Amino acid sequence: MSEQPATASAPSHPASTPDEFDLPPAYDALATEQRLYEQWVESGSFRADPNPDREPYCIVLPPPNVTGALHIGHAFQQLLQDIVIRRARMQGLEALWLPGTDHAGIATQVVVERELAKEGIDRREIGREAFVEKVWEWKAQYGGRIVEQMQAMGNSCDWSRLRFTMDDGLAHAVRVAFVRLYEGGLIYRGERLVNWCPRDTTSLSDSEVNHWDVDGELVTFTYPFSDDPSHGVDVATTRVETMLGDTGIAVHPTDERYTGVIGKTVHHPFTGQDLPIAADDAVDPTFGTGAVKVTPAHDPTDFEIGQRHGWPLMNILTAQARIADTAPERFRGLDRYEARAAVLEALQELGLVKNVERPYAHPVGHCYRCDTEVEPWLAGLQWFVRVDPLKGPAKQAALDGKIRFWPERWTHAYTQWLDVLRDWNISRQLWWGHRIPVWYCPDGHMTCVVEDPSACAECGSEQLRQDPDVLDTWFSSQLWPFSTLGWPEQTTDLSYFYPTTTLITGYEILYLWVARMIMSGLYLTGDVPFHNVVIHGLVRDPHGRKMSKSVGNTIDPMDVVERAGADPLRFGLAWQATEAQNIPFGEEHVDAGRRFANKIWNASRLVLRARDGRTGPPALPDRAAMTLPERWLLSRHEAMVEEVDQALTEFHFAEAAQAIHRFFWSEFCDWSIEAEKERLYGGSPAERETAGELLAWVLERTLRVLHPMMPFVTEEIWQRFGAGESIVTAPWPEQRPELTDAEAEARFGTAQELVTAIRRFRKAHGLRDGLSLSATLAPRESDSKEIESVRPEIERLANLSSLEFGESASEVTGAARLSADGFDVFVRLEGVLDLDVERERLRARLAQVEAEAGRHRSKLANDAFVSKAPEAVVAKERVRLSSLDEEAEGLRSQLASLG
RNA sequence: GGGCGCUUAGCUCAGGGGUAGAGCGCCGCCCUUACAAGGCGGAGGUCGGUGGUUCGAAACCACCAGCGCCCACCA
Repeated sequence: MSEQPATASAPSHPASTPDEFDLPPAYDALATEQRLYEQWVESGSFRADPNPDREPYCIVLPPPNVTGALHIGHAFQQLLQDIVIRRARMQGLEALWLPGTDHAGIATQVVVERELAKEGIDRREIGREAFVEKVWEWKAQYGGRIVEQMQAMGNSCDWSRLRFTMDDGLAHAVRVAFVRLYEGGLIYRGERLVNWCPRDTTSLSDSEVNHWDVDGELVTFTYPFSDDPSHGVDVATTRVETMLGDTGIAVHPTDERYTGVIGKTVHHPFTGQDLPIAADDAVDPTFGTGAVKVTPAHDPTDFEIGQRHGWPLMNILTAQARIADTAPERFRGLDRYEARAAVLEALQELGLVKNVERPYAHPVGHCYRCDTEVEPWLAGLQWFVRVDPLKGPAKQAALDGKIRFWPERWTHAYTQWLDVLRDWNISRQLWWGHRIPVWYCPDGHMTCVVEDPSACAECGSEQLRQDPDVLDTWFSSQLWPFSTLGWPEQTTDLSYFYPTTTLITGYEILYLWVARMIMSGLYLTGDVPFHNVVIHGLVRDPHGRKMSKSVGNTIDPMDVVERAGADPLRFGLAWQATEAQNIPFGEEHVDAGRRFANKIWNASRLVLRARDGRTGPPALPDRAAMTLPERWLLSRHEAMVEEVDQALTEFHFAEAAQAIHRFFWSEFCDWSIEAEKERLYGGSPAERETAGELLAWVLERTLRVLHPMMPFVTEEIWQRFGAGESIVTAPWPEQRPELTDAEAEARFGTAQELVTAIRRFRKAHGLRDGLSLSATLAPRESDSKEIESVRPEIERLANLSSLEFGESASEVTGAARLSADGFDVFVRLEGVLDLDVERERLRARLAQVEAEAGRHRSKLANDAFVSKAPEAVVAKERVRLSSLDEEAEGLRSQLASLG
């Protein structure tokens, strides 16, 4: 119970109100959330353990980078996971949400390097060991922050299972995985061009390179023939500096322009070497001049062409992308962009440049961590994963439905990506990460083993040196769903929770991470790592722009939690969680969430008070004791529960959030509670009890349906029902189809229309809401007795002093006539009305009705429609038309009587 | 160069063969005993364009345009 004192402005309630229900009139999220979270953790509500009596439901958290703070995108992704896991828990499943963090190789190393640089420290000076030590210190300092943030948002992780990708157990899993893949022939070492980031001085996998268009230049220049310098072959390039490493010229074999020159050589103006001209299919004769300069050491296509023709690799760049000593002296030491200009100038001096097209937009690869232009580079021997044997099963798992993507369209993106996937470079020339478990002896033998070896496996030499490289971060991440559960050991956790049930993540790491988990999972564990993959969009600012610090449109989830609370943030996010690629999010959504939490709080105050001190699970009253509006409420409630249940099963979070919001605000609060006040405040004791218990029953179940999205406010209120210890482990509401009541929905629907018509009339005439009117109701087609059962509610909601039932319009004179849903309502004028206003109202309505009737009339005049449309549709049109015609007639006579 | 997504109210987006929806914003009136973080009422869309299928299209199909994303070794 909150100790909060009532605010001074709060109205005090009658003395009969029991103290425990005298809740403050505003919900205070900040005073509530932390206390409840501590309760949950203390009671072990989020713990999960293998339990043969229950089915498991397991989600592993996509581990955030250990040294980064969580942003709104994390909050969003984690919310979706929390909604799923909380619902599963309520459904009685053994629900495990396993949290953890990632060491994030490059990202973390770069951050720590930058921090050390501020202190004037270069990692190369302090050495590998000391540097890694520093990174661990960093991890210790900032790693805990993620946990705090996640807890503040209410995430129901099993914190006893927190993992880190460099934990001992996970490090062991990485080694076992490497060794098994190596022994299976799926990991090999080779020298080939790799993506190289000259800034981070490491290689990158293809997935870690982002391509975008750069304004560059296209230089066309001439290589003179060796035997006839007055003629030559023109070639085009966007990177003219690479000509320093050219070792050949290629043309297409069928290109008639060049058939005569194949086999000849051209003269390199700076190296003085003769470069052969050869025919190769890789050349596109329609591009540029149709002749290509071939730089095998600096271009992947050229590398292959060079291989085919036995041309040498001439590496002219250093690791920092400066011109190396292999190049002519005059260019050495220049960085690649300086060299580009210098080479162009030198060529121009020789009169060899034919054309410079500038700007010339062309795609260039960039490092996904630092945006530096990536260089195709020979980085020595590198380790690769052979993907061909892994692709097939990984693709099949998706096609078979063993793994389902939500939304389904991602299945195609996934399989298409697999189709063109090439071998995965897993070596990184970094210090922070899992060392490659391979050792070399002086004779060059390789020893690849799980435990550090003391001697070479081949020759027994004890002079072993471990491979200096570390593994791609994603190599350890790909093991996450099973390494966190104890793999490679066959633990009870692993056999119980694996394969995990659902993975929820963003599309930006579908290939980087998701696809690789599937490939490695199938190979190493023999099973899929998860059955469902939910791919969500990226959180953007309210106008769809990417959130970035420089634009200043970022939202820090912690700021929101500290200011408004976690529930408002959660609901605001859930409301937007559609299948769209972008999720626009701004303060207004938090506000909406805050207002909703407050609305729930206040409606609950009323309902708890209406229970009049009764506690325990609310009892559903006998159907016989219920009024028609009460049956309507149950029917609408049931529809909402079914809709939410279905939506969440299909991971349609926004739909679920909106269904609850609509039901709660409009149907429960605006209609039902307002209608029930009639019985609550004016009924007999039995009526009061029925009404109170009914509202409580509906509210209590609604809280349970809402709990996964707004855990705090629902718990805070739910505990006051005395229906159990905690809503966290309360059962998910079962469906009760017998509560569906078409008749009640139809009748109360009519009542709603009547009420709205009367309210509208009142507003149109500028009458005060507080002014009671008296009215007579006359049916046009229906039997008025059917609606008579809703009379008290209509009177209350429309503020009528009396509502009489008349047989026909002719009985009523001197009254304004309103029409709604087959009824006419005659509101007594009693001289208070402005006749001009009334005439205006009638004319406007008449025009509307006639226009609408006209549409229906022409539709019914269409023989094709009448004969081909389903009968029910035609009948509906007829009913609608006759009703409109009657209303129009009534309006006309009304106008006539007013003059 | 392939593939995918989007285009509906002022803004951000749901929906989906048979009377156009929500939140926010806007305009009125109302501090009515759960809530002014509220209530009641209202204004505001030829559902991107063109053709087609159909009795009927905003929805299904084709093409087009604009925007966005992913994949891709055309120098």
